[in-house]
Amino acid sequence: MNLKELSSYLGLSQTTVSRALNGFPEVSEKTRQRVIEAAKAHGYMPSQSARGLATGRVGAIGHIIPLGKHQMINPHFSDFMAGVGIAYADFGVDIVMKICAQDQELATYRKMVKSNRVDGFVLQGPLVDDPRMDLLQTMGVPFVVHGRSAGATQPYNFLDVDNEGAFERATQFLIDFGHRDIALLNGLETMDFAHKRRKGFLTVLQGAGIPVRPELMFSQDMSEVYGYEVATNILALPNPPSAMLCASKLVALGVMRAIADAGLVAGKHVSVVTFDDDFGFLGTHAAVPQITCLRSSLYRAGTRVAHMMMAAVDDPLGISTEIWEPELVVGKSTGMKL
Amino acid sequence: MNLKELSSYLGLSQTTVSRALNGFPEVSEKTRQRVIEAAKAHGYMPSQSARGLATGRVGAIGHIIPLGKHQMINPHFSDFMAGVGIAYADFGVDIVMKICAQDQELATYRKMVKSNRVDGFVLQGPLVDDPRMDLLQTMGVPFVVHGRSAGATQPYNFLDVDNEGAFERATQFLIDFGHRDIALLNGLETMDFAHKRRKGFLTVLQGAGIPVRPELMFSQDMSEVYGYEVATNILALPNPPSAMLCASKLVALGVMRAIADAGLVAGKHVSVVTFDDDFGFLGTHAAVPQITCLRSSLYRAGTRVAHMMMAAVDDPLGISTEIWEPELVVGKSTGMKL
DNA sequence: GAAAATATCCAAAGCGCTTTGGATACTTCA
DNA sequence: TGAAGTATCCAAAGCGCTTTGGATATTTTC
Repeated sequence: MNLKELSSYLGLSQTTVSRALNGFPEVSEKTRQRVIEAAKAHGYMPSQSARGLATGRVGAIGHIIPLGKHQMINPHFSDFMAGVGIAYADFGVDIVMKICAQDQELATYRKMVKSNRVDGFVLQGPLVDDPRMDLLQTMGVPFVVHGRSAGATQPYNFLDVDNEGAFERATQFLIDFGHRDIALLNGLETMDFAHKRRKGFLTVLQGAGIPVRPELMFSQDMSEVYGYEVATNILALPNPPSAMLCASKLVALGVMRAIADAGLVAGKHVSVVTFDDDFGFLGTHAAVPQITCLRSSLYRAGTRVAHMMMAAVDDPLGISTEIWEPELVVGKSTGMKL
Repeated sequence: MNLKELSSYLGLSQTTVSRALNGFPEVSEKTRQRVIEAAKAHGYMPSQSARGLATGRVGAIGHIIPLGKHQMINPHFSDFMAGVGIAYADFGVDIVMKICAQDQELATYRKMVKSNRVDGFVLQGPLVDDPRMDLLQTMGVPFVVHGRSAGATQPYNFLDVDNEGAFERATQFLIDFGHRDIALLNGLETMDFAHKRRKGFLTVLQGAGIPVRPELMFSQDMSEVYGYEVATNILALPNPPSAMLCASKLVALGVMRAIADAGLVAGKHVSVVTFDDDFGFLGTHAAVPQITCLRSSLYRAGTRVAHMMMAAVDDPLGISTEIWEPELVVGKSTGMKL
């Protein structure tokens, strides 16, 4: 059933039916109801291709996910995507997800814009200097960044958590417990968030007059094994850290495993604080969390970003930015230095 | 730059340019080259909406992900999606991902079909009786199932692993080590894969004349915490199991944590075997795996399903099915019963 | 060398929608 | 009561592509 058939069935013009369904005022309420009912009864839905061609808006947002050598999708995406997706549904918009090799990323953006696949993009995992933003800005395509990019020259839409402030607080929290030898298991510091976390960490250390120990600072892709291996190694040092600050729950889980393997107890022999994106899939969101963490919901971030995206499509000139403060949740993994 | 502009720039008709770019033979090789170069130079890409409208093929495959009360995307999806996405790229096709509330699932399929958003669907996580398959079959939309559905009445495209056989082997493997009290930490048994795994488990137990202990059989959403809690409980039983069979690496990780917490050693006091979808994100793919597992790559399954999907779109009548045998990888988590 | 076949190109229709620019009937107001 | 406004609807153009059904030039065949 298409518009033509529906309108001839109703004895109306296509114009009127289209307007009735799209809520234009030039249609009497009586006909509108008649049209809506007939549409529902016959299961009529406008062809998105046709509508896209006519309006220039295709009702889809692009999410491009580059795959590195590990060929995997970062699990931090999952919960975020869930939030985004649910929010899009309210707007009748859907996600066009494109997975590509890392070196094809910019080309993929270009292609999707040129072929008119999407009305805008959501950028995830921004780097300190991120070429995607320049590209999209020169192409004049609306986008919203989840995160921030320190190197950006022009204003742009973003939603970020206060990574720097969060790690300042976490570091201070550990110092207040008497810790001075604190390890940092950071994410890749080409990523803006990791860059900012390191900055926050160092600021507080220096403010407290604590010498920085570079051999306790790590920067890698965040995984459980990364946490396990690093923690195992540094616990075996002659002068091991008494506290560890992790960039992700995944890393922290590895750290906890290493601590247990070493016959130690977290919160007693070693304190652990982590940034927790609060993803659901580990099922770790307990009432009293095991691990002391800075917590911010990726799901909620997703829904918010989706709304910002819709606004950006409607008004490509308006810029909106938001910074969320993560919550510090004290768990059982932190305690006074022995 | 659109077709009209490009062709008038070249002094050719739209017909010729379109044919040149789409590889039709009615164009001289000389003009074809000229056209291709000009297209590249001007960054011309055909509008997908227009092409979709003209051809009826929109170059997109739908992946609908229902969100349960936990509001999360199953992490088992991630690696599979990565494989699918990379394979689609070769066909110039992309994923339209729709996230919806669980009770909206069928309606979402219907809408996407009616509005002509996609050329087909990939179904994940099929149930024993899955209404999606009936729906799509009556609507005449091509689809490929990752997994199988025991209750299906008509033939359909699928790629599955041999869940029943795999759990038969795993169970036998444990029995050969002298274990008789084996716990099953299964996934939700409304899911076809879990149903089949339970079946395999029971077949071998009964074949070996080992009485089934229902208090050692569990069926839940697979998460780390599920594994931890169940293992903690059953290890405290007066007559605890000497072996555990898990449906997912996530569950197994929880089990391992519980074993460690109980002061026991996996592979010595308790044996653990798990189904391992070999997802990259945990970084657990070590040369010598910690945990004995039945392994099958979700990523490779994804690429294969993508190819089957493309074939299904090209030939909606041809049916293809594939069943993969997972590999049994012996790790350090299994040993003779003490 | 004329007829038939082939190679190469083009004009125009059509995909299903939105939207512009009226047309028609019905009210309202002085 | 006639003019002006308002409510309601419609015909047709246009979005950018593919594809049908020729047209024209170039070879091939007899």
